[in-house]
Amino acid sequence: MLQQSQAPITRPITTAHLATTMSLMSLTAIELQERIEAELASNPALELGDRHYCTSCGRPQAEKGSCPVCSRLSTGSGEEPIVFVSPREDFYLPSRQSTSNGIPSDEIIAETDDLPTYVLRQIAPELAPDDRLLAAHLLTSLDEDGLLRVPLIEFARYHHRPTSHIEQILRLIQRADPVGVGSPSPQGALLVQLEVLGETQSIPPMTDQAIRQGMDLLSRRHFTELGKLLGISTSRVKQIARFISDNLNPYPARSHWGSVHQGVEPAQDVYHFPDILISRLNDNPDSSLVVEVISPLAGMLHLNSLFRQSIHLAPPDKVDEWQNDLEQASLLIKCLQQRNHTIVRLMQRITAIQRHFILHGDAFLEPLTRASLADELQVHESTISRAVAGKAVQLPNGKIVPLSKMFDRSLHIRTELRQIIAHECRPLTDTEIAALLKKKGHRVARRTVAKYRAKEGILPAHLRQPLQTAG
DNA sequence: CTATGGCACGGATT
DNA sequence: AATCCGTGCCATAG
Repeated sequence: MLQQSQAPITRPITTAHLATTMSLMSLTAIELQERIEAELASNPALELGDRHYCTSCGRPQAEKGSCPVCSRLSTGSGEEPIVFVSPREDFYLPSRQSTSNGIPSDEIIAETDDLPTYVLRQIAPELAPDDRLLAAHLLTSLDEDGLLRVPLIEFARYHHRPTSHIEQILRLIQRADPVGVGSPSPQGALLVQLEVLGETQSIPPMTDQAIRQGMDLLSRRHFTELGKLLGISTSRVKQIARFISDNLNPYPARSHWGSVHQGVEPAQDVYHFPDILISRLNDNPDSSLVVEVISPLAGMLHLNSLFRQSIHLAPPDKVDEWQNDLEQASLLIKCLQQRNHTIVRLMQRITAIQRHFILHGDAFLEPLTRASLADELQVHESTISRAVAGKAVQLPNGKIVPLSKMFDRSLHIRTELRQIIAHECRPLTDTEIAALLKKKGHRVARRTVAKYRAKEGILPAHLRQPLQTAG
């Protein structure tokens, strides 16, 4: 309501308008940047203006005027989140690392102890300064398991380097201390570890093939089937599985693989660069949340006024084309604004509703559906779907999670489940867990408990506290 | 016999 | 219209 009257954006919606907005809506920050750059390259009516900076904090801004963060510094508390479009492009790097010469030398790195810096310290000597920045980029994109689930092509595009170059660096990373870090999947991590291990000790035959061809069977412990696939006996397979769980770790960032883990396909939860950053304005418990909707080049796009003025000078056969370029350009700008505006409104609601989740973690996730938000915001459900799909948000604690996590219907139950199992004295069966959950007010079937366990990577009861191991 | 995973169906969600 | 998720039934492993 507010926004409709104040926004210069609302005008009779044409089908082109609608189509463009829709297509922009589903793009991630990086895709958006590519899209805009392509348009800039092909459309002379579009012009890239100067970037605006906040005069007090220096933060790049989408609009001239006082920075939304600075202007709230004094009053920055309460439930109301500060949501705005931010054109910053250094979002993928911890701010400390962005010096002009790439990654600063070891003194600075040595300060912290997190995984990225730990690995970087090991491999930095072997890298050219430029490559250190790239390596840092790769390392900061690891997920919590130490896997790199971002397609390499994204880095290649971003740094304008061939993928082979990225692979070369990645290879160094993978062979550094938590061996296998930076692999694209648990499977990849195992293979790297196997390779490194093989250089110093002997490994059971067929282990490599078992991992390559039968990873999912392996993780589901379907040893008989796997044996058939590989043409070896079940006991051999068990031997291999034993070797793997003793010596290898599919999640390099975790210390040991206590859980033989989710049978789900790898492809689904790909981590992207964050499209949205959420941080706290200050350290007060009731601090406002600062939400930056990343939109590359926001506020820098204009219609090229020279082009516009000279349209009447166009050669007769080009008039239509030039006119078209102008319309195209103005359409893009308007739709971009509309897209960002919608996402801002969306995030405003989401961060208000999920404030506790954002600050305090999974257990505090509120049940939330896209449909209800669509209703509140007076937009089509599909708009919300598109706006949420494929995007990632960086939480105040630095974790990057898919935006769709905010809509997870079962997460809070799954965290309950994890707690129950963490506190159990004796392995509880699924049926018992279901009963416990019911007491806590979560009505779920026994079968569903099993699914949740799988999703959380928790072993079945009889394998959790094994009194003895077979084999 | 019990606990669990696979498969498949139906309802909800996107 | 397509997809995801919870659930019931049945086969299988221990």
